[in-house]
Amino acid sequence: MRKAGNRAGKKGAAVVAPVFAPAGHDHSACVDDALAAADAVCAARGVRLTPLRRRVLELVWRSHKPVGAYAVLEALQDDRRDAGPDAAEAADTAARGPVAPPTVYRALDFLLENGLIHRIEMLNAYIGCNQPEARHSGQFLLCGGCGTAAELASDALLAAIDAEAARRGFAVRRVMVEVDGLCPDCRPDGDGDSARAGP
Amino acid sequence: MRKAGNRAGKKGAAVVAPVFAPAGHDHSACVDDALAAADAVCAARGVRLTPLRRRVLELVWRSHKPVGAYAVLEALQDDRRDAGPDAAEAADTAARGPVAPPTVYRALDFLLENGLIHRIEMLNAYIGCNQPEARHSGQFLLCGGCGTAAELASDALLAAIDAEAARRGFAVRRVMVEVDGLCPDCRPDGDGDSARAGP
DNA sequence: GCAAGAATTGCAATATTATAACATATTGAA
DNA sequence: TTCAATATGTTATAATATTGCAATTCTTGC
Repeated sequence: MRKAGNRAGKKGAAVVAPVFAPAGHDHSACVDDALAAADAVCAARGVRLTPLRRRVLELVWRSHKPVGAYAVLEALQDDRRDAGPDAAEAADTAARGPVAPPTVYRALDFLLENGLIHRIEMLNAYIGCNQPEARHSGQFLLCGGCGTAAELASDALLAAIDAEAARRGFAVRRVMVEVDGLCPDCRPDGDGDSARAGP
Repeated sequence: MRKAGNRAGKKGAAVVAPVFAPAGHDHSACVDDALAAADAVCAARGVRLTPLRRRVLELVWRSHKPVGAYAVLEALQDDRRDAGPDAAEAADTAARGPVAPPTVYRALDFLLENGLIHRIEMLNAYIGCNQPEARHSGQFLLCGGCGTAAELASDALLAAIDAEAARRGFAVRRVMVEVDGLCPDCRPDGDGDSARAGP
């Protein structure tokens, strides 16, 4: 509790294990789809998914694990280093020079505001959103073993929250549900049951 | 998003507004009850609620607003300053000398482990727990206007989470639900309905 | 095309939150 | 009492995030 555990192993690691989801999972396609969806969403909304923002989104999507802001920062710095010190070769991605935290946080803020990523509060980290089209609440199962995250979309859950909020006259703006635990691959007893520690 | 907004106005401010709960609320009794409950719980479990830990718990309970670790730190420092430089008068509370962050974080960790407080992840802050006897999930309505927090205990909510976790073979360890919004006193339209921004 | 204004990014400094590592003191039990 | 365990003190530093201002780039209306 308190560590993203994602020191972003330099660049190029594109293949990632499935999100404790049923079958195999083509992650590079998954990322491509997410980027294409983001392009569409931003175009439709008239906001600008600049090369920098797009690159940050891609870095966040790289895995199904929440990624810390400083891991993104390092990845961006690698981008520029690899492009060579002479600005000429610098990728589309961005300009030359070192990258500072505000650059990353601003890009993340943009992506958050447009629902393209979620922030995982328990980990101070960020993860790509599955349904950027529809604004929705963030609901995540977070595996403490391997660090992967699975996004939920439970209407029952949301309904329960709305009911409680209504009872108290509370106007909901943002809902965040984070469940720490162990995914099927990481739990000692590999069966399909879910056991809880407390009530 | 990203500020506890609780700069703990020095010491002695004991009276606090109700938690967007029905009627008036005797907060000093509320704090006393919480401390008594904590004494009982710790005694029953055979763990030590030392003067320092108890004081930190009291400081966290002072309001129904989440309190940051560094606000607690400052309050502890005030305790010691006010007790006079000569250690003789130092309250039960603790020893002499300045207070450093680890002191506070260790006390908070103890209180968290024993379910006496909750950590509000969205605010990097801590708040007293209503039912320390039974270990349970954290569910909070957080008002962005006045900063107060209301703890929920919705079984439907927990059931929905358990159902999703079970479907995916995920073993739940800790559940955290945080709902940002506006309490009845802070929302522009004062009626009792709860409206949501998105789905 | 081109200037004005808005949006985006660069950049330096700093704020806020949290932990590591090791020393000292206090407590409870043999 | 003395040992071992637990709790606290102390120093330093790590990790996360923001402020404020300068420079650049993009868009829009002309």
